[in-house]
Amino acid sequence: MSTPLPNPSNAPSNVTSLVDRRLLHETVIDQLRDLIVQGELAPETKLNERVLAERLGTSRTPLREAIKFLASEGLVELLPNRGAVVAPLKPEKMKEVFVVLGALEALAGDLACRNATDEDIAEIRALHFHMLAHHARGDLAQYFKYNQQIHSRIMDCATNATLAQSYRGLNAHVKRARYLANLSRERWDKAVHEHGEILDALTRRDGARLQALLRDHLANKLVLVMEALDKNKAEVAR
Amino acid sequence: MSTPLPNPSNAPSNVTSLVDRRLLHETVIDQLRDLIVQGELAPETKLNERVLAERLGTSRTPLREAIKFLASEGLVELLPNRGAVVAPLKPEKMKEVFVVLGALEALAGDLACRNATDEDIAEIRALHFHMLAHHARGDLAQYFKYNQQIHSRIMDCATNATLAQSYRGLNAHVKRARYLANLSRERWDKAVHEHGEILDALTRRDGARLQALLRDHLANKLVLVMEALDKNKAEVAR
DNA sequence: GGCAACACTTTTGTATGCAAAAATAGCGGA
DNA sequence: TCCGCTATTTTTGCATACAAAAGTGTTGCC
Repeated sequence: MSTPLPNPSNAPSNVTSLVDRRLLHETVIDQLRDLIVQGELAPETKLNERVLAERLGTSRTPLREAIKFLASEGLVELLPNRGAVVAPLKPEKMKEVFVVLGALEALAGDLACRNATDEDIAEIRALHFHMLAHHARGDLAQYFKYNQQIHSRIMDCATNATLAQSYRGLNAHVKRARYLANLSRERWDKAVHEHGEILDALTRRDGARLQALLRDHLANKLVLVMEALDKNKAEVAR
Repeated sequence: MSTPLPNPSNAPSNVTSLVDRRLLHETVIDQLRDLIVQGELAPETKLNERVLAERLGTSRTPLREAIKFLASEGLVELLPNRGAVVAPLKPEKMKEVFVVLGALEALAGDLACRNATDEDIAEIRALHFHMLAHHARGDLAQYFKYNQQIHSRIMDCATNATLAQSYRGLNAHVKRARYLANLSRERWDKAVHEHGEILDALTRRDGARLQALLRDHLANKLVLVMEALDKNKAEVAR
């Protein structure tokens, strides 16, 4: 009962007219990635092609192409002759990701200290204070948003697109864990304090120091995620 | 609990029976990646789906899935409504890749110093001497092979699959440049000497030293590749 | 002769069809 | 009742068909 209409231009109800230039399978990639990162598709969920295609309003072909793409990013796992599942959130995998991410962020910090303009740093400082505001207000979601933006900006300042791409790919895994990381106020305050030091090192363009800080920052975040994963596992078991 | 063997081990005559378990699009991914890395499909070559599918003995569907996969690895670039091309070998991109690769190899070296068994190191030493033999003989191809194996082993000793995967993805880009890097004897000797120091640091499990050595080793390699790229560009221009 | 519009060809992007593999349910026997 | 086997259904994997876009060549006009 699907409509094979070639979409008359007088029907803007269909969103595709706006996205016309974007290729369908690319939008599908983004949609699917979001579903996974936002946790709407939980880890280890089987990706039923027919159902998903219908949900995303497309056919199986672009969906399958999107799945292959995300498989390369590691967000989904391909099971020969059994389709694909959302990649599991294994603690062991998380540890691995954080180690690599630590090296990448450290590198980015070092490069940023050399390449960032004063305006770049000013903008990061502005984002930092926005973040502080949301922290003061206790708005975790907004805090996370600005937190991500700060790290993202530092990455941008490194001016290494290849580095940025690797970072994004791995960071997607971490973002997935975010929704289950219920931060204690104490931990949260500590993270905010670390961010203060990070900004400080960046301002002084102290690459070595910034590297160390970013690594520690990530290591602390790993602890949080691991606790959350363990707790989560315990809840599932119970 | 018995393994559901689909294939009586006494009948290996049909080759497909061995490959039976592999999915077609996965073999296509590997074939296509090889074609690109080996330089058989030169940078910026347009990937005509019909022609390529025929060449690889498949239809367009698995080929397109493979292209999407490799696009995520960065080996091909997608041009909306205009298909895909083999990713260009831009000097700027190479610099970026080497910087990231340097961080990843350094990390791997550090981890390897902690995690490698004595047997692991003995095996790497063995590979090292094989490499020396091929160097003495002037066999560049075999030299490269063992060279790669050594770096690959060090990566394995880090026992971080995520790290290894990121490494492989980026290393593929570097491998592409290899075929045009005509090594001077002097440079070659120097690289071999560096490998001696690398083995030494690994044996002493001196992580900090190994990190530095691997970074330098890569930096030198970058110089080679850049020279080759420039020379190549000059030849194309002429 | 040069340029633009148009028809035609080629190629890509998406949907659908079909066969094989896996999952599932139903049946029979111990 | 429980286990194992088989038939059925479902789902995946691949091929093909069709539509839209890009590319190409030709013709007509200035």
